[in-house]
Amino acid sequence: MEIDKYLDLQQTWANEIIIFPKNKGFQFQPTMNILSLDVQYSDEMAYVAADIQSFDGQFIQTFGMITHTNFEYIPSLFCFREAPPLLTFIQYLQKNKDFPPFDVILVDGHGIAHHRKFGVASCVGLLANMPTLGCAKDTLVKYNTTLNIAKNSTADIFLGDEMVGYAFRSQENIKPLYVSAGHLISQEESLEIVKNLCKMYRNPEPLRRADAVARLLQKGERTKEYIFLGEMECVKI
DNA sequence: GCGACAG
DNA sequence: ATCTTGTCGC
Repeated sequence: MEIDKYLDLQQTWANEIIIFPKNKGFQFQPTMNILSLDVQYSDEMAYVAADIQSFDGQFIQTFGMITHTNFEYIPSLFCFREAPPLLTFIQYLQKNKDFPPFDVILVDGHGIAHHRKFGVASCVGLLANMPTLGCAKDTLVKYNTTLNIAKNSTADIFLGDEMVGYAFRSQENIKPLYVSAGHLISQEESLEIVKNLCKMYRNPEPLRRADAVARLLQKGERTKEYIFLGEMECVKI
């Protein structure tokens, strides 16, 4: 695989990412909807789940779809593996007016908290032209700022002089989440969104639902927890 | 040169 | 992410 070609492409696309200052760009309103995405893999098959809820906490629906991936997992080039299945699903939902509309997308992975400031959430935002944010369970960029044990503590993560995201302790004394803006949103708004979506568990509620549905899909269990949309041809990047 | 490295 | 045994807790 021509790694250099993808490193270049990532660098080019990273320059097109727009991160807004505080109180600019996407701002959620209670009635707006958030789309949250997760994927499970079996070999080249990708089992994708998409959850839609409003910001005032109203659950709308979780959907499931099957497609494939053809890019191996390489740390820091993860977006080329995961973004195509996600974009396939996003484009399908956008094209079909029968599906609920959504205003912002939450991705399981990083936004710009990435060595070339181009994680999967930024990739999805740029190619779908939508506001996105990333929420990951491990960090890619090292940080040495202190993170308190208390619930809702945060620590800024820097790449050189630039603040690229947060370590965020969603529950007392548990491993933090890593939150960063993806595209067309501010860091502060991204953190606020994740904060609002975390309830009793480490992960945000809609990502927990998406994760559960992706696992059901993978096992071939067609339950009432989600609406199955069938198998789709994966878009190419 | 070597290790570390989202999902 | 996936593979994988036993173990602990609700």
